[in-house]
Amino acid sequence: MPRSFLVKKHFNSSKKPNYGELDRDTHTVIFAPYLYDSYPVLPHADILSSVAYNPITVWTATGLLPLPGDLSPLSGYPPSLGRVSPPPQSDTSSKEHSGSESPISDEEERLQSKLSDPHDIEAEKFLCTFCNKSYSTFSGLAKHKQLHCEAQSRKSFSCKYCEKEYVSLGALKMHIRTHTLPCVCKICGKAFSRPWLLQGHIRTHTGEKPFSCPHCNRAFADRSNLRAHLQTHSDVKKYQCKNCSKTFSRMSLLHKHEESGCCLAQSDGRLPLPVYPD
DNA sequence: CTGGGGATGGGGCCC
DNA sequence: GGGGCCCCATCCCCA
Repeated sequence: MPRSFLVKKHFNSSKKPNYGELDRDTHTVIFAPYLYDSYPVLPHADILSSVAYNPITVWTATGLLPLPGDLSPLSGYPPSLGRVSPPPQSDTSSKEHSGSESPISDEEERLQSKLSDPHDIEAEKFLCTFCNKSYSTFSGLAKHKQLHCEAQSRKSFSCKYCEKEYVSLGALKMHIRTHTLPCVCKICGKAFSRPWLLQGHIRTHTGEKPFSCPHCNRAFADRSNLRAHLQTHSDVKKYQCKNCSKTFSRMSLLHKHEESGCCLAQSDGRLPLPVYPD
């Protein structure tokens, strides 16, 4: 298992994916692993450790196989992609709000009981365009849309291997590559999620170092490592300790510095902002 | 303990 | 939509 594979920590990251948007809807997500049981599980190559992901299932040389229904978003999906579950029925949708302190649960229940009456023509006055659920009052429909239906319509595409969600199918496919690891090194068999990661890895075999330092004769196989190296030539390092103003070339060094006790007074867990020299 | 190199990860952006 | 690339982050190892 790669070191940081699937364990990326965003808590201290200055460049976090915007999961906040997704997290808001987390309470409506239903993870049902059994949904995936029907998909083929291929034996994984030896290149992955025993704890690596065995269910490498849907990746081919040309990319992902046509998405099964479980990869479709929970809602707000193109109709051709199918869905995880049928549209919320009137009885279940009201139950989703019941049991909570939601102020609309009672009203929805009352509306549902009205809706269940086929003779109550008033109940079909206001129709939700998302789920075709009808309401007798505009306010009932508005509350439904605000608290239930439209919230789900913003739902994203859920990964079947983990709990991550994405707002686009493309982003989800990209993420799934981190599970399927379709790019395999022909030399050592190590697998990577993207071709350029494999390219970088191959350089460790060939010794190629295309990134040269303009200040010294060192060269690097990876641009990021060159960038980190360039910091060693700078008098003013990029990352500064808020407590002692000492600067560091890397965030990790600043972290080590903090953990060593300099910044114990800073107990809120927040990182000092990196200092970017002009 | 500190600083630095090496390797690798993921999301975002652009074409 | 996919590939390539950029950028940032992290971990391990070593001097």
